Amino acid sequence: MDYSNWIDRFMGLSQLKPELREQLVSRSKVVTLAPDTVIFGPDKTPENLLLLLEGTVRVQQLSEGGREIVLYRVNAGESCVMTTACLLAYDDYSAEGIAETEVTAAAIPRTVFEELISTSETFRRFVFTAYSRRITDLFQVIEDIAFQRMDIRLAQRLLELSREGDVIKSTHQKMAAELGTAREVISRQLQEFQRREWVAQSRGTITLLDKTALGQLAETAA
Amino acid sequence: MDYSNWIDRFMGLSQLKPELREQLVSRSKVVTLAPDTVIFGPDKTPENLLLLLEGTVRVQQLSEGGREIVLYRVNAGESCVMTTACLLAYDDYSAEGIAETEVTAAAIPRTVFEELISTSETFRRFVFTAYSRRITDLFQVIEDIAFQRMDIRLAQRLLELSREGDVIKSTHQKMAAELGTAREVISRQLQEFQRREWVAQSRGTITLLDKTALGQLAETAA
DNA sequence: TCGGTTCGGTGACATTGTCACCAAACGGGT
DNA sequence: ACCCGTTTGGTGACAATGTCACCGAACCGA
Repeated sequence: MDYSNWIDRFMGLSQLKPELREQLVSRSKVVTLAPDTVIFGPDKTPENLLLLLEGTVRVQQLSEGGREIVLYRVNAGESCVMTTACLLAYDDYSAEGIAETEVTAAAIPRTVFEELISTSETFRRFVFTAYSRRITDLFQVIEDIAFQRMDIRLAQRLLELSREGDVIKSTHQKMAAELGTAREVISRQLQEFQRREWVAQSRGTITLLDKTALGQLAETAA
Repeated sequence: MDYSNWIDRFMGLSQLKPELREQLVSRSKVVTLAPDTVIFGPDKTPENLLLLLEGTVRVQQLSEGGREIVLYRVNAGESCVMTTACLLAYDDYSAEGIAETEVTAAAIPRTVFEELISTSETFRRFVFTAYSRRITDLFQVIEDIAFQRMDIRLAQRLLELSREGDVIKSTHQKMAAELGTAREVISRQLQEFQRREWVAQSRGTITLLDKTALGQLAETAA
């Protein structure tokens, strides 16, 4: 795969002036990360800003009691704002970012990042837009957790996780971490979905049989 | 009150070069907002970045079902990042920011904001730090909503809201909106606190009688 | 094949959310 | 002062979700 023109994959950067594009490409490098690589976390500060070209990064919150909840995912074509945050503010986070698949990303060193931020209106807008989009995403997450029924949230998440194909490789425990609930709750909900023949289950996999029905339930949100 | 040197109230800006300080002070203006002023919201885009000098801004999420949840508060000495987000990214938010008290703030026009961002490393760091602090705040909010018991969250919030004095002017309905729960839940919890003589209640007010005990409960979080 | 580990199922119970009410307190108008 | 509509808070029944303790089946490496 040729990533020499990776900038074109980012809508917000297409307007970047030619000389800055060249700067950005020449002074950053394309890296590949194995699945399950920890990109940032309580004990790991990243040294580069990552712009994702392929794969997805899962950002999740770890709580004291060992519980987890998935906050959001960074997809190809997006920047991982938490790496920005880590680069700029020296706080410690209880959240961590993990490569969910193999990840290909443009890694931008801090110095280049700072330089572009000060030079380019376009780049600045790109970064700030990513930030505010994340914040509004988080607002939505909060609303869902606080007010949405679990069956609806589960149906939504199942559909999201089955973008390609109808089979989800995940355990009940992991689905519970997706939604910040307990495994038992997921088991019961999935049993109910199974009873209605919307899904089929086997150890470690969930197969969606009736996406339409799940979609209707998910739409009940409105 | 003399606000001519308001910049000194912001830690992150104290390093700002003298000529930029002057720029910032001369090209922004100090405004006063009445309590309950809507600063930003679904139908209201602010035209200035606000740096709070006095008072607090409450940022809350409105859901379809008319339910509310307080996301965070912006206090004196902090910047309201959502106004930044509104200035830079043209999304529509379901969250709104409301002056909870009378608010005095330095209002920085977009042009000045953009100029300073491109000019000053210090100012950039100030803004980014505010952003990432908000994001980590939201992570904490999510963790609390998802995993924390209601009585603990209520005790924590009561203590937060009683910084000055032991009397909180708030209805059960408003406390429910603070924590994103139902009024009945708050009523029952407060009755329990009352039974233990930790609080006293009368219509529209909650008086904290035993902050120590409430604090101990709140600390159970760890 | 054995034995440990992971995965999912289950029932009992606690906590929280929802619904449908009700009564007391308050506030404004007369 | 009184009336009346509104706000505030209380209550019980029930549904949904979270917690706990336990179990057996499936899986996996030795």
